[in-house]
Amino acid sequence: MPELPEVETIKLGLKNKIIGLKITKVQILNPKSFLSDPSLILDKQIVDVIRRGKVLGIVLDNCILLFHLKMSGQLIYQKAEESFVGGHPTKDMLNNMPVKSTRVIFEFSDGSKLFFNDQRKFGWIKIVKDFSLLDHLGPEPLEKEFSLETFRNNLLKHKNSAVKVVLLDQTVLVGVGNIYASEACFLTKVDPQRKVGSLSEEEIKRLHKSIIETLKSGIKYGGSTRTHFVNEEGKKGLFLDYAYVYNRQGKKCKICQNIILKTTLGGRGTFFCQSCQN
DNA sequence: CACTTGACCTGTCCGC
DNA sequence: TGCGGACAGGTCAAGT
Repeated sequence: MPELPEVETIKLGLKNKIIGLKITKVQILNPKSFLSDPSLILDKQIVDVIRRGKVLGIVLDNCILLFHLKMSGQLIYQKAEESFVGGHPTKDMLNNMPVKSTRVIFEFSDGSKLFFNDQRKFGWIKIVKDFSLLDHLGPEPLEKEFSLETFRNNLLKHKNSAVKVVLLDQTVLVGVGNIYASEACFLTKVDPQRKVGSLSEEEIKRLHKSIIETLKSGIKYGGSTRTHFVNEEGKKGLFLDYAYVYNRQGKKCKICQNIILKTTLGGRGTFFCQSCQN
C-alpha cells in the first residue's frame, strides 16, 4: 500500500504517541509477518520513529524495528483503555481492533497497543542492528541528496524503460509508488509511456520538481486511500480527492476536460491525459 | 546486461 | 446467487 506520503503520515502520527514507551508484549498471529526473534525488543525503550523510503522504523535503545507495509499493511495505535474518560471506551473509539487481518499486536508500558494489520500478508516486520538492509535504496526525494544531477544520473541508467516504470525503481529514488508515479508524470506533462531516453533536459527538470511537489501534496492531505490505507488513528488519507489522474479513467481531466485514459505499464495500472501529456 | 513477467496472498468487483 | 477472471498504494526471483 503505502508510498512515501502514507508512511510519512504514520511516522509523524506515531512519533507523538510512542516515544519514551517500552514494548512489553509482542503477539504474533501470523509468523510470516514477523521475521525476527521478538524477545529482542521486549522491555526496550522507544527512542525515535523514522522513515527510509517506504520503510518505517521504530528506533529502540538497542536495535531498530523495521516495518514494510507493502500493499495492504496498516499500523493502528490504540490508547490504553483506562486513559479514556469514564474508563469505558466504545468499540469505535478503539478502532475495532483487532480485526481479521491483524497479524501482530504490540503492547506498550502504558497499556497502549499497536496493531499491524495486513490483509494480503505481503508486509513484514524485522529487527535489525543497523540500516545496512536498506543500503541499496536510492536518494530520499524530500532531502537535499535528491539533487537534479543525482536524479538525472540515476534516471538515465534506464534509457529504454518507460518513464513511469523507472519512477517505481527504488534504486533510482525511494518512496514513489503507483499512485504518485502517475501523478508526477501528469504534473510534468509527460506521457508515462515515454522512454526515459527520449526526455529532454527541460522535461527531466520538470519531472524532478513534480516528484517533490506531488509527494509533498500527498503528505499535506494525509496520504492516499484507495482501499486500505489509514493512518495510525485509523483515518483515511484525502490525497486522491485532489489527484489529477490516478484511478480517474473515464473521467474528465481537471485541466483540459478530455477523458483520462488507463493503460498497463510494467504490469501496473497507469493513468494519464492524452492531451495534457505528450 | 537490460528489461519483462510471475509469484507472493486475500478480498472485492464485474460480467456471464 | 454462483463462478471465474481481473485487479488492488510493492518487491523479488526467474524468465527472455
